[in-house]
Amino acid sequence: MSDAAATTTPRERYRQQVRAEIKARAREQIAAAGTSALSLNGIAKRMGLSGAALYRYFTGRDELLTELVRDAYQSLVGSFRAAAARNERDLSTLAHALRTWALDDPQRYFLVYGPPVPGYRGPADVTAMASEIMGIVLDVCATTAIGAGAATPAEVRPEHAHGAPTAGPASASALRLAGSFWTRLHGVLSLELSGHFAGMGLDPALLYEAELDLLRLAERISHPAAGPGTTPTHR
Amino acid sequence: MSDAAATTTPRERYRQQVRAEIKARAREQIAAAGTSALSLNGIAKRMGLSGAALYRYFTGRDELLTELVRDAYQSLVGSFRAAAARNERDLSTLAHALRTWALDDPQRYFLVYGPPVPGYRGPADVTAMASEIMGIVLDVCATTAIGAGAATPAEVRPEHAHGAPTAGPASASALRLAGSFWTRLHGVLSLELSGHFAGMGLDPALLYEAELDLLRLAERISHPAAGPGTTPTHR
DNA sequence: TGTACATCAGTGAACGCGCGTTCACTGATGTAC
DNA sequence: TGTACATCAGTGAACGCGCGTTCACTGATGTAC
Repeated sequence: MSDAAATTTPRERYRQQVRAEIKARAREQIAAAGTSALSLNGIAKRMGLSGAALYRYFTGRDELLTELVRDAYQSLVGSFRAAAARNERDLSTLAHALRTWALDDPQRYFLVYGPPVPGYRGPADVTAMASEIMGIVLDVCATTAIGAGAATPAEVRPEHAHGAPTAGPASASALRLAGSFWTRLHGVLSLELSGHFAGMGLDPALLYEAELDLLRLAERISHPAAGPGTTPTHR
Repeated sequence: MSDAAATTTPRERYRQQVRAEIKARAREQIAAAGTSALSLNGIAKRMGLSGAALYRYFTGRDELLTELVRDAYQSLVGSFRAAAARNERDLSTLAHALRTWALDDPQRYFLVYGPPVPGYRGPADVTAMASEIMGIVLDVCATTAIGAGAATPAEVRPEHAHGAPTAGPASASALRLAGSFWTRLHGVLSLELSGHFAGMGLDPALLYEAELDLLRLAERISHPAAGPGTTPTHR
């Protein structure tokens, strides 16, 4: 409590407020003209400040951009954690969390899943968040794929809880399921957000649901006995 | 023949050569630092020309960029036409053509399927090519989904042949199949090309094949009698 | 074959612009005695 | 409560840069007679 109060000195509060506004204007710029249109001078002008003032809040353009990427990852991690907590081990909950997050701010989606700047390597904590996202997906897939009563997810992927990189011995069927889950959802989302469904008679929302359904269907039918000694029951 | 010779006057040949080199250098720039790094002055410098010289070949940066997008679409249309001619009515052939095309030049892929510049609307012929691409996919899906002996694709989508926009009465099952086909493949490709499979133990090539297989499986199982009076036979 | 003319590729200087970033500074806000 | 000092937000001028684009021009290549 005293710690929280210490970081909430009036000056510091103001600082955070201005930082937040800078980021808000930055997101506006990106939404209006794409990531490459991000400009410190442009932001300053919109805020009625001189360009130099922003250097009190960010060391430069790169730090601001990295911060936006970090925020984007963080919000998805938050959504996923909340979804997992709300309804543990359900792929559909996760899928809807992803879709809501993506549609809520398309440019934020592209910040995370769009084409990478060829040379650029994100900072370590961003990489860690990417791993955590996949970790949550894999955990849910592990229980869904193998079925209740088999190995617990903790046994399958013990490294995830400590935030270690996702390279552990996830079961093959869980990996398969996660791969299908992840690519199908992103397939719909990336085409939808890029406007590639415009002309044709497809409703992205319905397609998203359909892909999710087909995922469960294929899983049930093609790998009914994925885990050794596992009942093929679908929960 | 005399026509072809007329467009191949030595001056014109040289012109096309230089235009081609400009575009080649442009693609290099994009591959190295992303689309926003495209710069006429940069290209000119690499070619040992003054920046102004490029205005003999393109009216400006926008035209060059549009031309690159056009080329990208054209190459995909070409791949698809060739694939359809080589092995008519086979989804797998189309899928491999798409994957080969995408991996052959990732930045070209993003030029077509990447995040759109928010305000930008492509020229009419690009839109037409996008429609033709989807038309080919829909044609193949129409025969695959309904099965041999049902309505011919020409009956199902008569507008496609004349290059009209894809808004016609494609059968529901064909649309469904095309939607799944298209989103799944792009899901794998976009995540792969964005480097989002790096850490985890997934082979994009295998995943691509797996999704293609599951597509056929789900189609066979969940819609065995999609067309009225159609044999559920899978060809 | 030679001369006169038109075409056109490419130059180099110049334009205005917005960018990221630095620096010495002013003035307001908070802190210590 | 008042004074002396430190902190820090923000200014404005300046830096060098690369950008897209224009313009009047030179010089080489092709064409017509």
